[in-house]
Amino acid sequence: MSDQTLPEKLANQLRRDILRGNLTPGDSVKERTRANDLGVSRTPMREAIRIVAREGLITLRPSRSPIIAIPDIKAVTDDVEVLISIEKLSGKLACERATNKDIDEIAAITQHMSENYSTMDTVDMFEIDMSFHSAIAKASHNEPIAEIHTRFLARLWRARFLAAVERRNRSNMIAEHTAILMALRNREPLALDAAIGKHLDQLSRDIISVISHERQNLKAVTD
Amino acid sequence: MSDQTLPEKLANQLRRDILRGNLTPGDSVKERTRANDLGVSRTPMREAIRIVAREGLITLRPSRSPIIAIPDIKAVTDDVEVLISIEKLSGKLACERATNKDIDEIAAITQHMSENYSTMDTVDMFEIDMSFHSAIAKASHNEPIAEIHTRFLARLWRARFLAAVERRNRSNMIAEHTAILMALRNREPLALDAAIGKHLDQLSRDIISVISHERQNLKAVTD
DNA sequence: TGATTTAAGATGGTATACCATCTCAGGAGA
DNA sequence: TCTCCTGAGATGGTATACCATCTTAAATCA
Repeated sequence: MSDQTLPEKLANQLRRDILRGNLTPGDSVKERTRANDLGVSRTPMREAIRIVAREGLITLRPSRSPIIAIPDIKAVTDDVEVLISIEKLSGKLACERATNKDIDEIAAITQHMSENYSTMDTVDMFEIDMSFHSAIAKASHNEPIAEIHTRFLARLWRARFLAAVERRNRSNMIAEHTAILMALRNREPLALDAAIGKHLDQLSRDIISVISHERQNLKAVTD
Repeated sequence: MSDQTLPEKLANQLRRDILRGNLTPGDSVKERTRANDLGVSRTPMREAIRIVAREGLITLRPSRSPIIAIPDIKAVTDDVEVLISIEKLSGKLACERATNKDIDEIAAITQHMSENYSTMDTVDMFEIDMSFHSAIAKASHNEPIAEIHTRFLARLWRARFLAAVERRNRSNMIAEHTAILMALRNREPLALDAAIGKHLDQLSRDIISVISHERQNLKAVTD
């Protein structure tokens, strides 16, 4: 498991700290301090910060401490727009190229989700949801697409997580996933496009609502 | 002009060296050597290499020298697929959101190109072509899209350059650009989609042809 | 002669030291 | 008391030193 480089491990840890809320938007990330705390030197920590920064979770400022990115509504909207487009594209390609094995995997994820959704913890549920979407991107058999998809999913991780906590009607989500799976299994690009659109438009609304609330609160605090 | 950081400057230089052919696929990039040559230390050079690597122009290998990426046909095909999709998406968005100023800029680029194409050097021509496509991506008014677009344009820079050198019928290209401009000016998403598709499909064919030839040659040499 | 071992050099990975700049508190002057 | 200056500490940027690993070629042994 240690084929991961040190900077990548540090980046993962940093990412998780952000997504789990240990570090919140606006907090500064001091490479020296954080490196000391984790018992490594500044060099790999520096690189880790760059990695996370290019994903959009951290904002670099010239000659100042990087800070946890404060999502503004336009940025989130733009990100969602890209995510939807990429996922529709991978859906289209997956209709042509997905192997039966790919589809079986997606089906397994869906089933696992539907069987356990009532008892499952939010974070676990969330990670399974993520793997569902990633599996579709992978089924496009286009590496760069899967890569971009992963990146935007990560960017939106926190917003999606906050949205998921709010949302109560998980059964809805499972129905939408099932619709996506069916369209893909039947290899119907148009139906798949529609199903993905429906699912992500809902997500889009949820995310925007959560982010706008958060920004209001942040503003209220700093006044 | 010096608002660019040192690593970014080094990355630009490195990128140009690759794209201009001073460094060819398979060559190793030794951070120590190159840093010495340019009179900087390893730290910023290291970061520069990472920047270019994430664009896909350089391949990192654990505990070994990074090498200039050797494009394989599948990778290039995948990249082109993404580029086409992104550019069509930005076209669609641009139809809704582009300001008249955006469109005037694109028109100016097109005109400049059509007026000077007979006398212009290949590299200059090429950079103008690039700015044409970037301008469309910017007109989408979606920052992440423009960013991805730039990244994939850069990834394909070298292949596109090689293709452009081969290609003789530049007038064709200008006609295609004009068609794109017209569709955008009239804000006709479908026409724009078709025009972009036509233009980039041609590019796709050219690139694939050039790359497959290059790989044959590389193989012949290393045998 | 050929295969295998080993040691030296090259090279990326990491740690540390130094430098430039930015922040901010404390004091001097009006 | 308020403002502005100054300087010290904090922090990112860069350089350098040290370490681990990989490549290589030479040397030794079968």
